[in-house]
Amino acid sequence: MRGSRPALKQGDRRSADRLRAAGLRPTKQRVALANLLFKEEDRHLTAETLHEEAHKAGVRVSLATIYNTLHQFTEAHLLKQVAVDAGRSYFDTNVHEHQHFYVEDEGMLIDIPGASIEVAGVPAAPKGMTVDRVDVVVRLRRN
Amino acid sequence: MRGSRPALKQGDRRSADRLRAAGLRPTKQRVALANLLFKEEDRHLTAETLHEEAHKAGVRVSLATIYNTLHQFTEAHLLKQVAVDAGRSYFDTNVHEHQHFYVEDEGMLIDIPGASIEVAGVPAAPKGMTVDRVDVVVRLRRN
DNA sequence: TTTCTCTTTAGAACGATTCTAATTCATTGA
DNA sequence: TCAATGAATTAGAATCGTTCTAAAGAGAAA
Repeated sequence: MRGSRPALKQGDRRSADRLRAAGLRPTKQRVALANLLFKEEDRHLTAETLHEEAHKAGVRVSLATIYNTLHQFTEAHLLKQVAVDAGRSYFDTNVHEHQHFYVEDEGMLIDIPGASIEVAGVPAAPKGMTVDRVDVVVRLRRN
Repeated sequence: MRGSRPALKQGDRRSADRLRAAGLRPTKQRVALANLLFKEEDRHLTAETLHEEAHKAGVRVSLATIYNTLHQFTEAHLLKQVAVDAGRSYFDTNVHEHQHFYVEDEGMLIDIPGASIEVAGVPAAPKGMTVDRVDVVVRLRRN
């Protein structure tokens, strides 16, 4: 055997490339978190759920790093932050234009495909301001 | 003089009536807070700003009561809760259908009149769910 | 390697909110 | 008018999500 360094897994390489392309150093933690975050498309996570997921996957990351990473990924446009609930932040792995259903009682977010919703009649932004984005949240309750 | 009880001010009477109509006991604190909240139309407040405002007005109310009152008023449809920022809750005295501009950096909410914005193409709610409301937030940044 | 800088970390600190248990108040009926 | 009763208020502790701090660790380049 040629030393005990574990072989890089394919996912790791892809995540590392993605991070480098985004201008982020592919550290062990960031790669591991990227693997988890982007293993499927269109995921909605909070810091807490990601932390748990990492723990279950045997990845040891501090909560501080979870927060740092979520924010760095958001700045790098690998994630999008969604504000639906005063109390906790959701992060969405789908960075394309789209909107959400939100089930308040369960804290569950569901994607609405980008093309479906059309918002008309948005007034011009007040003087000195620019529209950053238009968020639509369709709030649901269970029958 | 007929005793030292202070005369009811007109605003107090109107607030008390409004509270009774909403099924809430018109206590001293609730009347005082209603006076502040509804002295003008279309206000956006957080627990903290209302607490300060009460303090400045010489009304002594605990923060716990501020929170209780805001939630009770919201349940009674005297207020509407607006979720634009994970971190703090805004309460809107305009309970009619309308949407908001939100200036992230300043934490400032601005009403968009109810009639201006039109949202089309909202998909049917998933099975077993009902649409509660559709919130549109136009996020602004200063140039 | 060594060096330099960036990253990660544990734990403290923080801000918003909720909880708790004791006190005070509003309402009702005698 | 008063006492009784249930509701509302309160201070302060507790909790929750998040950010900060300062120290230790790790990646990159020479």
